[in-house]
Amino acid sequence: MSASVPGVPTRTRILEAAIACFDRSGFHGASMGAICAEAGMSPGALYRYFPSKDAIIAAIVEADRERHAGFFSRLAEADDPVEALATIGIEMMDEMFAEGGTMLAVEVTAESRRNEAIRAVVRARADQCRTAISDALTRGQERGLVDPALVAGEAAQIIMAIADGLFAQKAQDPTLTADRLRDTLRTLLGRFLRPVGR
Amino acid sequence: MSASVPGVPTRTRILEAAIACFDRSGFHGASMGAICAEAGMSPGALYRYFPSKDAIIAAIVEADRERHAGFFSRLAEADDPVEALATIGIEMMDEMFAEGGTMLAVEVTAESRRNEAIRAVVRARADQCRTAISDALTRGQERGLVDPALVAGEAAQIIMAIADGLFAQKAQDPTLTADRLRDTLRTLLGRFLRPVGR
DNA sequence: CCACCGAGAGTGAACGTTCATTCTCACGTT
DNA sequence: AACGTGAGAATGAACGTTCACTCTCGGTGG
Repeated sequence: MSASVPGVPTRTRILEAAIACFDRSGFHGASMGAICAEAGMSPGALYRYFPSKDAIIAAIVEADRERHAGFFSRLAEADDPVEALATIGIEMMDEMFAEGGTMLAVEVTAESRRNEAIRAVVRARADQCRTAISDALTRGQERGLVDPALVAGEAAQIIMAIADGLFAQKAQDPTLTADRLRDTLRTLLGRFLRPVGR
Repeated sequence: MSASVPGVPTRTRILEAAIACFDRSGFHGASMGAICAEAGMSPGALYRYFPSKDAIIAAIVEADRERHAGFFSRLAEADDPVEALATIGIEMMDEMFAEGGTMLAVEVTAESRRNEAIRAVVRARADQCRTAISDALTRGQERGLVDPALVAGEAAQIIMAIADGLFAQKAQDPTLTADRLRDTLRTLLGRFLRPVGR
């Protein structure tokens, strides 16, 4: 129950409470009552800041999307896309494995299958990421750092699948740690993307 | 609404109806009423075959687990584990991408975070698959078909992540087809697993 | 200095709906 | 008559949401 801390705006407090509840019970399992209790306020007060439960979910997903986009913005400026991808990927994995970020990835994927608004946000994020990776790979191919035989768009898709897959694995087995996978992941990316002769 | 077909037992009819509803609305979004309507029967009749909604979910997940186990049983008898993994992986992807199998993978992952019974089944399946892949890789290493520098257990984990990730991608973008990914996936596995000198 | 005011944040009981589940009973077969 | 089967209305809990209201202050006229 996060009490009324002066510095934190009410809207943020609600979002944080909602994330905690969704993490515990999922989007549909968490009740507005539980979110209200977690935020330390009554339903009436909460509905002053968000018109509906769906609006809260949408706000959370949107914030998550922006955070993700931040990761990939660095890709455009990197000299070596393979090196940058590995570093960014490992950084993302570390962050997501540490806190409750895992739940969001899994829950959002499931929800995007039926919630129109969320599907739109997810689609936009996916396009954005895939384009960023694909462009970086193409540039890498021009400089001889990436195997020219690869189809950049499809390789990008697979790389995104690996990211999503790691979150799914973590969700299924919370004891999974990032340390054990770091090296193997780096090896995988290097061998997959580099020119075969090396 | 699947009517009463003589050949199909009632229990199976219920499970098929439930899968259709869950595919449409998710485990929590689909109501028992909807499942009854889809199966063409009343609640009273349905509850004669399953004691609860959770029991239906558990039965579906369990059946799915057995289907998965079938895929990996072939791995033990293969001469070349890399070749076998690629073939099995592509076969799995084709099947899952074709029908509504995608939803199950995603929904089950999300549900396993909070449903004790489902978590147990998921954990069992994951262990089973990882061991099968890991053993196959170890045998491949002994025969010089797999890079000896790889840690078999971690490589297996990453391979499973790729599979889960592909389902997540498909869930997020239903227009994604298996054809576009087949070759890239095969390339990825080969380069990841084979000894570097080739 | 103080009584009063208005505005906006917050309250929590109540509402209508939906859900999973149970109950009762009619029907067809033996 | 006795029994297994299924239909469908009934039940009670839980949900998201609303609404009439209270509380808290900073500002204002006297």
